[in-house]
This record gives sequence, structure tokens and C-alpha cells, in this order.
Amino acid sequence: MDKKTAVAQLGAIAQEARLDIFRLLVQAGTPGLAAGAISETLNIPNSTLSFHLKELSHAGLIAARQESRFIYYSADYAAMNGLLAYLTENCCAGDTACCPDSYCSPPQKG
Amino acid sequence: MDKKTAVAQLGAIAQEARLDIFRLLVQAGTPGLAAGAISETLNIPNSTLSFHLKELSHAGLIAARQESRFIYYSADYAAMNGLLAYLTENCCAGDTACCPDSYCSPPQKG
DNA sequence: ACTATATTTCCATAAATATAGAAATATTTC
DNA sequence: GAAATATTTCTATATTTATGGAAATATAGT
Repeated sequence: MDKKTAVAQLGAIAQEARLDIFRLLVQAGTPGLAAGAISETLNIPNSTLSFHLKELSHAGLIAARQESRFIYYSADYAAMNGLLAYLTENCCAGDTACCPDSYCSPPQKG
Repeated sequence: MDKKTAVAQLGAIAQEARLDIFRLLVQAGTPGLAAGAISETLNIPNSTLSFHLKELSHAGLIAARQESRFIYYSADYAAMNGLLAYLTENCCAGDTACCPDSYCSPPQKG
């Protein structure tokens, strides 16, 4: 994981609207949701939503796929897991027991 | 986990210098590091470092403890794990098998 | 109380980001 | 090809954030 990438991805979700969007997609699973459905669910105007979707997409946290007139957005789970692993990498100098939950991770390549 | 808190915490580490600082402290373990040691290790001017430490601290991601003339900063692992759990909460509508790694989590209270 | 060390606050400047209406683009159906 | 639906781009404005030098504050030893 590249540091610039991590900063971009964290910045992408460090914003209320985008955090809502991302979590909604994380919970929606691989099929994802159409832009209109997201807009309705979260009550975000189209132009604003479009701006935020582009930010998330540009950061690599979500993917878009066109299907007829709709564009479906879905969470990129591999990217999400990569980011979480980067944050917890080599936690407590490798002593994973120091973390109460299961998030500590050994060092990653890259 | 409160949404505003999550945004504040993500915003705190969505910045190169602060991400470096946070990861350094995550790896340093519970004893933490003195401000001067962080400044030297990461080559960040004192005033700039102080600003960033305050941001991280205010977001609740790190804790400070005074010891003689030094102020030791350390990662708040519970906060970190809470944030990660918030991001992955109810991943894929509860089907944790959809995530390749071990980050998916069931819904949390709050 | 003087000196040295550690850290923070003050300040001004520079840069990045969020918002949403209106217009534009793309796709499907008739 | 016109009408309807879905989404994006353009635009302007308002707000937030990052940087580091210089001065201020705090703690410890002599």
C-alpha cells in the first residue's frame, strides 16, 4: 500500500456524505446500488452525489458499472481491506496480542 | 460509534504527516514516544508537529501523558479498533464471507 | 533565580474542499 | 427523432485546513 493512496482513501471517507455513501455500499454488497438509489436513500442532491461518487471512485474505494441507463456503484472490498491492513500494519511492533480485537496485522509488502 | 467521531478520526489521519505519526505510534505500542522523538524520526518541525498531535489527540486517536519534561504520545488502540469496526459494520448485509480477509464485522451498538 | 531542554501558542499566508442550481450528456422507449 | 429518465459537468461561493518561524510556556538541574 502506497502512502499517498492511503491518504487519498482516508480523505475520501473523512467526510459525512461520503462516509454515509461508502458504508451504505459496504453494506449493500457486491451488486451495489444505482446512483439514483443512493441519492434517494441518503437525500443527497444529484450533483452533490455525483461529486462525492467521483471522489470515492477516484480514490479507488468504489467501482462503477453501467447497466442500461443506470450506473451501479459498489464497494471495493479489497481496497478497503488493504487500507485497514495498512493502518494496523506491524501493530505494537508485531505483538498482535496488544490489540484487543482482531485488527492487528503483520507487515505488508509495498 | 458516532458518525461525527468517525469523520473526525478519519480526517485526522487523512493527511500525510498525521498518517505517518499515527502509524509510528501504532507500531510503537503502549509506551508511546515523546514529541521530540517523533519530530526527529519524521523530520517534522516542532510547531507543525504540535499542531498535528493536537489534531490526532482531539480526534481521540492518540493519548498524551506527561513524564518529567517529556510528553509521551501513544496510539489509542480501542479507538482505532472502534473506527475499523464502524467502517466494516454489517459488511455485505452480514454475510462476512464476502470479505476476503477478516475485517468484516457484525453490527455494533451506538 | 539562571540555564538548558521540551513543547506549545500565535500569526499570516497559501491551498484545498464542499455545496447545489442550471445546463449538458447519455441511454432507453415509443 | 422526440420524449422521458439517469447521471454528470459547469460554475460560483463559502468554508476549512496546512505550514513553519518567532515568541511564550513549562519542567528540571545547578
